[in-house]
Amino acid sequence: MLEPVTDTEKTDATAAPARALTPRHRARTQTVADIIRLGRRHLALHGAAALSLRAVARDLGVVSSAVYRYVESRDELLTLLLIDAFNELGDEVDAAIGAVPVDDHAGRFTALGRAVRTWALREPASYALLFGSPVPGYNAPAERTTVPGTRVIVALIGILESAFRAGRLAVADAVRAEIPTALQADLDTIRAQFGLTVPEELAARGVLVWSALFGAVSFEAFNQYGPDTFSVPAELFDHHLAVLAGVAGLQLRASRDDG
Amino acid sequence: MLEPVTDTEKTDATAAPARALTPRHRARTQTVADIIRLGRRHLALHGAAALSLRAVARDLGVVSSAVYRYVESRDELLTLLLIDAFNELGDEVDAAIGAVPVDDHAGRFTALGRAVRTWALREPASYALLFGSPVPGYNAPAERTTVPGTRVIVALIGILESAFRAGRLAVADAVRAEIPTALQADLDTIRAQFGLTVPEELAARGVLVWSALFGAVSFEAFNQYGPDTFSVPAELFDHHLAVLAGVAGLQLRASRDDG
DNA sequence: TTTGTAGCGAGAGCGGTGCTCTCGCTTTCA
DNA sequence: TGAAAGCGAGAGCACCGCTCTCGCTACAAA
Repeated sequence: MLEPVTDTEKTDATAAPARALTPRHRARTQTVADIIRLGRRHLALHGAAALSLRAVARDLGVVSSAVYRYVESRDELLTLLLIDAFNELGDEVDAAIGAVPVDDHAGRFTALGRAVRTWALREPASYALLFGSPVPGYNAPAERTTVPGTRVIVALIGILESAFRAGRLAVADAVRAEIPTALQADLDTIRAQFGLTVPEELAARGVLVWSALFGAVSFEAFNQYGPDTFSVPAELFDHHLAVLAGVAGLQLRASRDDG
Repeated sequence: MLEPVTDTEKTDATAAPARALTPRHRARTQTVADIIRLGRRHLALHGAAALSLRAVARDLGVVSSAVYRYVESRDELLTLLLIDAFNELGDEVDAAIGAVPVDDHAGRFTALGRAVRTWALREPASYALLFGSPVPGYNAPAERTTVPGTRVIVALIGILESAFRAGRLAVADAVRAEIPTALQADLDTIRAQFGLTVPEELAARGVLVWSALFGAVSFEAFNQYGPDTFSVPAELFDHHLAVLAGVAGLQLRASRDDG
């Protein structure tokens, strides 16, 4: 069928060389890019469920059936936007983390959390697409979305693991909890998968902090707090981040935070 | 996906126990109840975005325009289902809390969390409707949804306040965080609104625990952990609950937990 | 240079959706 | 008893995703 983005496969099918793309090829990728761009705009303006392929076609100045030359279906377009959004979020998180010294683990954690929140509030429809209720009847193809979809948690794991290896990650005694056998086994699997040295207790904390972070962001992005409950929501979020850093076991002393 | 949900006849919940109603009135409320019941089934089976008024009409054995005699619009039906779901969740949470002694605050907190999770995993479409990405173009009328929509947080506040008054709520020093001025004012407003005596620090913790709880539930309900990551997800969730109880400041010693 | 083909856009069309309006019929109520 | 209100059916509008066919055009192999 149609494979809009992977040009390697198409050139392989006809001729081996990966050099000079034909003008038609170039026009095709450009059209796909335009469709994604217009789709992003519709997503941001009217939400995911209102994303209409016909409307994108109208904006593109083309009849609706024409866009099916480039995008297999509406779900395919949704997948493209999903990957696009995942990568944008991942890029911004990586950039935010990169702006903080590697040894300031708490600072990096704060930067990660703030970056997620900032992006979510700037692109609420995209955030809803990624972390809200799944669109019914649509399941994202795992082979294309898992890699970009795991960039935030991979970054978070990197921070926590790095802090642990630097001796700056320790569980607070006040909030210790038991870890039953099955959970221990699951956590061991994860630790092996990522080559982690953090003990199970801290790994479990990391999972909690991960979900709690997105819970806090979702509450803001989805307006769950109710209208006008917090005059400066960023302050509440920063407080949550500070507490969550403690929950994760991060030592806060080195994080001299500038406004 | 899920096994077909057994019909839970909750028609009596909407019937008003007034005196001599005309047969037409009785038939009307019965029809509305049927529409809600069929809407619930469609919601559970196919999700919120696939909820079609025409499909409900077909199931009702009636032409599509006829249901507009009873339900103003599709959004109106969505609102009815929203309130219905909020109340069902609230009922189950209240029942779960009520089964635990009043002085076992940590036990009540655990019961609340487990009740939310159980309901969310049993009714994922309803949970998505309440706590997932908002349906685009649809805003729930606040005057009809705020009261049932706040039952869980009200119950949580009740538990924490009761624990504080019993001297069994104290913030753990290890994870203390600053509370800036604006946030302090917002929290004071909330405390006055609910007649709370808990200090700001604990109130802020309560908000965090609230959003973190729903973050953990959402991660499971929306499958954010990825497939087959945790063999016994309930163990992970219980661990999170235990940590969150500590974060909230609940003293865990009295919570001798039975299976 | 010629020619077959692959890609393309337009258009018609299918079945679905939310929603509106009109038309008769029936129940209710003054 | 008669007016009014409620009701279901049906037609219809504009939109949706998606399919199919029809010519046209650019390209690449012969």
